[in-house]
Amino acid sequence: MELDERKRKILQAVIRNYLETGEPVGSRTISKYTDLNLSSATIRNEMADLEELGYILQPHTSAGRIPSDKGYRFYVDSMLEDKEREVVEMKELLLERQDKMERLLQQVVKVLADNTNYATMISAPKPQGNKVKFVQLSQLDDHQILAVIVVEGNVIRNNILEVEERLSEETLLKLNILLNTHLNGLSLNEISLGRIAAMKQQAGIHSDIVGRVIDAVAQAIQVEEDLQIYTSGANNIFRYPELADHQKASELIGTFEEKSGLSDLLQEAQEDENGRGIQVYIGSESPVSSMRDCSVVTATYELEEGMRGTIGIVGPKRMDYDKVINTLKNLQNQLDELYKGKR
Amino acid sequence: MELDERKRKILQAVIRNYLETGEPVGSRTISKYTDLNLSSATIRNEMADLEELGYILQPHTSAGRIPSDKGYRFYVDSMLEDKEREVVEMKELLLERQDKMERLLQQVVKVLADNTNYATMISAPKPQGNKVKFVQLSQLDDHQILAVIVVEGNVIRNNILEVEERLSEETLLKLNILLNTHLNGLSLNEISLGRIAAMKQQAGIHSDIVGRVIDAVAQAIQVEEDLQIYTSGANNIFRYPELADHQKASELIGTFEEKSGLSDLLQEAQEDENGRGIQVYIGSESPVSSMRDCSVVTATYELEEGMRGTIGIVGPKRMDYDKVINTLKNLQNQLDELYKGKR
DNA sequence: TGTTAGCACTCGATGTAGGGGAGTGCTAAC
DNA sequence: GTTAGCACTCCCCTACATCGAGTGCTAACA
Repeated sequence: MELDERKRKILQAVIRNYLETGEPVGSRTISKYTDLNLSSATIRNEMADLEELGYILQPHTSAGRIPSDKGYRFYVDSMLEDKEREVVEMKELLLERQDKMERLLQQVVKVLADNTNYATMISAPKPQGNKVKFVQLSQLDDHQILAVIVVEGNVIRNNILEVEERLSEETLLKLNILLNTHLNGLSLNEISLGRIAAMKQQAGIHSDIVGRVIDAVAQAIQVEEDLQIYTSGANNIFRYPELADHQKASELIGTFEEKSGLSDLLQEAQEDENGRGIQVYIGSESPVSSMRDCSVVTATYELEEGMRGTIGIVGPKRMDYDKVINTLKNLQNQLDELYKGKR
Repeated sequence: MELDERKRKILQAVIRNYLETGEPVGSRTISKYTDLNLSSATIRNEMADLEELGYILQPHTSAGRIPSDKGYRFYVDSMLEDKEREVVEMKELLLERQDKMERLLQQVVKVLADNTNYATMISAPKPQGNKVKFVQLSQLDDHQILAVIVVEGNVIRNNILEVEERLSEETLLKLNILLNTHLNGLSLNEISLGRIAAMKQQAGIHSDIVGRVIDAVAQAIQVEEDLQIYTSGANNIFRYPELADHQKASELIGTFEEKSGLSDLLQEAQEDENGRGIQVYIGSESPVSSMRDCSVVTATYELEEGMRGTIGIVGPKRMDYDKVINTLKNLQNQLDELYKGKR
């Protein structure tokens, strides 16, 4: 059964009211607040229908109604449709330009958390290519060689290798040329055992060093796999009583500190991404079990060519979806500007 | 007034009992538990004295006694004296060797949190010298130069510089020699403006690149100033009701997420360090206000020559000081082994 | 047929009273 | 100096009554 106009209005009114107050809303409240001019009794009948349809539910017999996950879903979907046409116009978030990526991301989540009063997270932009761009060995001191590995997207990894004795300048030069000619432009899958064997052969007595460099290269590419996550405002969850009891709070805080769960969530959001760049997970829709009483809104952003990351906002199911989505769109724009301004 | 032997025994018994149970302890309990063979009435008299002296206090008139900060301080101090002579013998913590420092530290706090059920943190080892060890420029592509800067203690920083056009091999070589001969072994204070001017002059038309590299060097040394902090088990605070109410929990979690407060605390602990390498801050002794209901135990460790960091454990004032201190000493030993095994 | 007023009912929240118990301080006797 | 005894205090738990918001149902109304 489809919702008729009146039911939709009532449902929206229930949800809006609940978003504001966090308390179950009764028929009398709706009767007064909406411009429907219906008595509370009529509203009650409609609400009984809406409950049967699964959009709202009663915490206990003689209480008002609160939205179910299905109800929230309806609300968010209809709101997103409106948003499509709407021009986002909001006060700017105060982002200062930062030279260090790390600082920038840390700042983004901080600003976002302060502005929304929810918990926020961001995954560092990740290059999709992951090809080796440049390798360089340098003698650090008598027993250490520094291996610098640059991956496409200018992700840089350093490794220090212990060696028995100092290598001569020319040996180092030869090894550098050898490594670069063989490895540049290759992705992890393209570095075959055959190629490695060939390189080792050419390296002669220094084949063990080549082996260790290749290990380092493999690690450099792979380490990037587990995304870096920055978070802020995890303690905002205490603002919302429905999330703040010990059990739930502990799980949530754990998830935020552990970060691996967040990583999965953000990655999935990025894959689910449906073009408009905004995703909403309500309650159990989220893959992270500790967030079953939360809603998560995510946005994908792009910083440099092909370097994509995801921002996430975690709050109670009764979060201010409107504001959150606007803020995220705004942020997407700003990060975009930042990218354009860079080149 | 000094505490006589009997008062000391009673005070210790009160504290031990309270550490175990978390409940105020009454005179009857002490009378039964200790080997003093005193009636509860006698104990009561002594406890009244102890309260007057400020070592214990009553939550309310007809309740047992709990230790005051002063009482805890007495307990910890006398325990530390005993520890001096005692050989630490504990089950090993399961630390696997890690090549990445970051992973190692993350693992340390995780293991520590799992073993103690308290919140843990660690500051990355920080070199005190901060001298430039090695600088290298490499051409990345037509418009980018990679500057690798290695600071003493093998802290590595990478910076990418944008340039107008590709430099020739020999120019690059010349610049590298120039930079290294002038900068190696110098600390931030020793890099004078005069020296910079001399270098720029020698660099000729590439003086701007030299300038930017020097900026990068300065940043590399300075960025290390704000220590890196890793934490784990912040949600353990929910295990202790006296820390778990919304207000306190929120502040504590915020401190753990923000990290700057922790940084100050660990830094101070490192400076306060009195030779035995263990520091205990009880309640308001800690410089961090959100920890006024906590105790913090810290230990300084040394990984490589002169690279020192600090580990911290945060729990309720009634934490198991004995176990925590033992665990930390144990960890210190293991990290020491790790260091020795490395060379 | 849809809407509304009226009413009995439900159930959580809040307040109050009372018993139980752990613990104390004081006094008097040993 | 130590101890037994005792009155007293105060928290905690339970039971019980009350209150009020909100419901579902029914009957009357337009």
